Amino acid sequence: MGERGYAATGISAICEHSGLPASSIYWHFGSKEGLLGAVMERGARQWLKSLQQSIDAPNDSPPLPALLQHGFTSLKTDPPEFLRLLILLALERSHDDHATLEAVRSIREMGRRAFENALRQTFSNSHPDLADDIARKYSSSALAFAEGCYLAHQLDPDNTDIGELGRHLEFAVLAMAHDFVSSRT
Amino acid sequence: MGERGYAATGISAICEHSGLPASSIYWHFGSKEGLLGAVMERGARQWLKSLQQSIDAPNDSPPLPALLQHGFTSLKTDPPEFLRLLILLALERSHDDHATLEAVRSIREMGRRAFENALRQTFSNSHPDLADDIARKYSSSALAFAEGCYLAHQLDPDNTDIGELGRHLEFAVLAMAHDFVSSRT
Amino acid sequence: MGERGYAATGISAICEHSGLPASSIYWHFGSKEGLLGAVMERGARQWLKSLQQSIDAPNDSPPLPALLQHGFTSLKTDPPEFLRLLILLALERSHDDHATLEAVRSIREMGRRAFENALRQTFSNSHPDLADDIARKYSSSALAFAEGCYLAHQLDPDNTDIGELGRHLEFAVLAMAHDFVSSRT
Amino acid sequence: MGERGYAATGISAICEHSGLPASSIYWHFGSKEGLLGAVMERGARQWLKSLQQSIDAPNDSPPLPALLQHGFTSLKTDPPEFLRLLILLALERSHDDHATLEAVRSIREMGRRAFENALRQTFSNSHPDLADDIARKYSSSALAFAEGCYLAHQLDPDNTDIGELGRHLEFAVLAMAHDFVSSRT
DNA sequence: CATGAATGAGGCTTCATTCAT
DNA sequence: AATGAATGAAGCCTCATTCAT
Repeated sequence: MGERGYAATGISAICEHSGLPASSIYWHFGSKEGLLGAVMERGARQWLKSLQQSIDAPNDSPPLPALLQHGFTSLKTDPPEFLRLLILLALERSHDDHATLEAVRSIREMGRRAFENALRQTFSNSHPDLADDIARKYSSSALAFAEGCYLAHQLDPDNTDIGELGRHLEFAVLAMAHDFVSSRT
Repeated sequence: MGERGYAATGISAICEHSGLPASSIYWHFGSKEGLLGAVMERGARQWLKSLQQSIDAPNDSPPLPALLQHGFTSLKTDPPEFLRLLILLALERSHDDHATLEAVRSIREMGRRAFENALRQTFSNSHPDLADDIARKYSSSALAFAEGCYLAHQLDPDNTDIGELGRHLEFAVLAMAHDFVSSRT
Repeated sequence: MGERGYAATGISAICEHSGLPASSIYWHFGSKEGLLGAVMERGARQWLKSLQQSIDAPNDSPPLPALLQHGFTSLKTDPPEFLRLLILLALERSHDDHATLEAVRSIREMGRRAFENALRQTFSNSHPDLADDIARKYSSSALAFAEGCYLAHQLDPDNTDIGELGRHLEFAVLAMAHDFVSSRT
Repeated sequence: MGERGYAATGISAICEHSGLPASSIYWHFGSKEGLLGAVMERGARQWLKSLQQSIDAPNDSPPLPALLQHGFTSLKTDPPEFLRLLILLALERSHDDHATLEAVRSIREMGRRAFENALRQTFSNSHPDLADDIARKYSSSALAFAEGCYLAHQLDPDNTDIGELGRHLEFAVLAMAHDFVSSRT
């Protein structure tokens, strides 16, 4: 489903890949949507866990570069198929899929908060009074830009230099934050 | 197709919306993929043309803000359904076809070139010797960030301030460019 | 139609081969069946004419060998696609195709008469009183055997020695005739 | 399929005759061609088996007459629809498939071998040294003639005396064989 | 006489799902 | 917990045919 989209992935294809007959899949998951839900839940749990681990890990580098480096590196080593599926589902508006949209929103919010924390920590020492404002103000844009980098990597992997995108993203976010600092000083 | 994805959009649904019988659609487009190709080409041509026109038009604002303003405004007034389709197709990896991927690549290249031109014009007066380098170096990132803004708008329209994203994007790109200028001076 | 059968030959295929649009074909022949009728009529006329010519031609060899030689040679040099179509149509019992069955019957009758004449001429000198009986008695079997040779040639051209089949057929028919003569003498 | 030809026989027609829904047929046979293959194989196996049984059965008449008698009788009592299908398929040259042609060839080879065996047994006592040569030399022609008889019966049942054709065929084959014996003695 | 466009009916096949075992 | 068999609905597409130009 992560490779072809929900509609284009037939139960029979899943059977061929898993070796199980369709009836077994239905015994386990109840329906095609049930299977999707299970896959999504497992994918989300795994991905978020790995993300949290790497964030919690003791880290020498500054928070924002650390976050970006981890995120962008994982795109190459352990591509989160789950993310692809999530975006696909959100874009495939089956116009009645409240649950999926809610999941997308909450996961994006987690991502945004990761940027928020990274930004706050980055400026908590140098500008303790502005750190909160900076974090709140630019986290959404940072997330959006990061998603753009991910998307570019998906759309045209051969012509996308994901490393440079990451460096540009880091510089851009910090530049915006510094500009904010200047404007308030 | 732009709303539900390629696979999930049946010919019969298209017939109901268009009022034409399926056989007429097949006479015109040959196949479901043919229809997709035609839709993509027309959508891309129209959107890019309108974008170009608004940039070429006698304009008070500088090129990059003009490009961003028009692009991001059109997301609200005349949402380019074809863009969503483009992303969906690229993520739906049923591409034994290869033609679709090629279309995606060429359309993205057009978008990148729009940013390249805007950047070059922006710096052609102040730094004629660096304008080309700037345009080449940052156009890809600018495109990627812009796609991220679009994606954010698609994934969670209610919590996405597209106007602010645009302003941040403009600032970010210019900041990177100015940094490049400083490093070369 | 002679290659694929009536049902398997679409109007569109005929259009591609002829370069004409379907509507032109309908202007000329009225319907798919009309086209079939025209093709059959022309094919029958041509094939029968060529057969008649070769029979009428002054001929040194005895009548039966001459008939067989001409018929079997034409299978290789000028394969009567028309015959294929005729047999196909007769076997494809569209269960309401009186005209086709009638055509088959009349053409087979012509073939049988060719054998009848050849046999009569063969024995008209040596056994003038029995020639008619021989001709009448064995012409049907001769035709059936000959059709079998044709069919074998169609079913498995590579493993079918059409020349030998012809020689065997000639011998077989003459052997039956001679046996008949013996039994009456 | 045996009545109308492969292309003219729709899956829906088969459904009506069998009472099964189309999807069940596809579960069993995979495709229309798969169904064809199964039908052909079963038809051929049954018919040839019954033929072989009646030949192997303790039999008063000599082998060749037994073969012919049983074969030609079965044309009337238990008409082998699969034979008509076989011929139709061979004449319908849609054979990019190649598998069908191979089936045709192997089934004809079985038939030829039946004649070969019958001929060998017929002459194994009287001319043990020539029986093999005779069997090899005339089996193909015997098969071809027999097919012609079958075809004649199909094309024009009313005017075809299948019994007489069988007697003539038997005499013809034996006459050729005896001629061969004479020439070698 | 030619042609581009159109169309309802039906083509073969796959879909997601169920059920008895 | 597994599986072979079954099925109505729907999938994409081609059919033979018509008609205005």
